[in-house]
Amino acid sequence: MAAAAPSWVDLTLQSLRGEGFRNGGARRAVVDLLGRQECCLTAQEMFDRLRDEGNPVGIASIYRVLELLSEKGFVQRIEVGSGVARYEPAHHAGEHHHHHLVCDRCGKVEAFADEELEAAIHNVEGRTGYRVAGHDVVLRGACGDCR
Amino acid sequence: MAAAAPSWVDLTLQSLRGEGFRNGGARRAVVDLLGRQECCLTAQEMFDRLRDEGNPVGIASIYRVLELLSEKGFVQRIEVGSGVARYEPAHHAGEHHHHHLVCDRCGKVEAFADEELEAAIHNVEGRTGYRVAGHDVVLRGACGDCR
DNA sequence: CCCTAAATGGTAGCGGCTCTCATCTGGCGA
DNA sequence: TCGCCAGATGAGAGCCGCTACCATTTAGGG
Ligand SMILES: [Mn+2]
Ligand SMILES: [Mn+2]
Ligand SMILES: [Zn+2]
Ligand SMILES: [Zn+2]
Repeated sequence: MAAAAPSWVDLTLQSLRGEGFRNGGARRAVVDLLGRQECCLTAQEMFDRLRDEGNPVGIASIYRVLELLSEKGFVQRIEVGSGVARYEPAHHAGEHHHHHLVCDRCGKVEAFADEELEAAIHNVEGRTGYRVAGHDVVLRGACGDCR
Repeated sequence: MAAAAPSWVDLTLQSLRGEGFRNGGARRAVVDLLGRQECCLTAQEMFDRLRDEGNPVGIASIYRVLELLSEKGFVQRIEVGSGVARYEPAHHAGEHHHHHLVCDRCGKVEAFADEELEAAIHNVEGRTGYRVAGHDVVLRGACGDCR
């Protein structure tokens, strides 16, 4: 059988190591937390969860880690219109890649995935003149509870 | 021949009038400015342009107008990742409807349109359980100048 | 014209995020 | 194994987009 694919957490930390970064406690904690999420978190949510888990990390370090991970393409930064950035592990393709549905009224964020949509986006990318690094799709509306 | 379709500016102001709103000078100035744009502007850009045109409008009024226009669906609020909201006339379908390409490096925002993408999004909307009111697509990457 | 509720604009305040700097530490070389 | 030090961390000040507040102005029906 093939060797198990490295987890996103291991891949991320090892890649950074390979580039000469040091991976102190704050970065390891944030990467580990992100690796346990299904969908996006805000920086403040990460701060609160890490504190509650007994592994507090400074908010400045959280933002710094997220900036580095964004730059290197390991996390996707998502804006859903509330003025707060959200972050999640980036899966450029494959089973985990998804987009977001946001309730205009209660702010709930849910995930969806669609292959036809991905194909259409891929077709557009080739015609833009940009070297396209990623994409976001946000559907806005009223969730089942709010409509 | 058919009567000319009312402009977005006239449609917007008349619809608000019909709902009992009063359309003072600030609101007329902001709607008029938006009606002259090809793509999205920030609130601060609107403040500066209106001042430069000799028709200054308070920044608070600009945000208030944009909030009302957003609520009523006359403008689309767009977040492209820089922490600043942008706004443009909403065209839910038809020749003016488009999405955005953002350069990660220099921040430039350009528009693109694609029918196949719109069709794919429409197909997704039906399966979500949400009453979907709108959607955003942002492609991120490096523009021709920056790559 | 007048009246009144809606609209406006200056400004204080809020909150997310960034910057600065003193301190700490991962991990390499001796 | 141990000391070194560049990179990492965290507390707190500061920045900036946006909102709240309230005194003043004004749209527009009567
Ligand atoms: Mn996608
Ligand atoms: Mn569209
Ligand atoms: Zn909801
Ligand atoms: Zn660029």
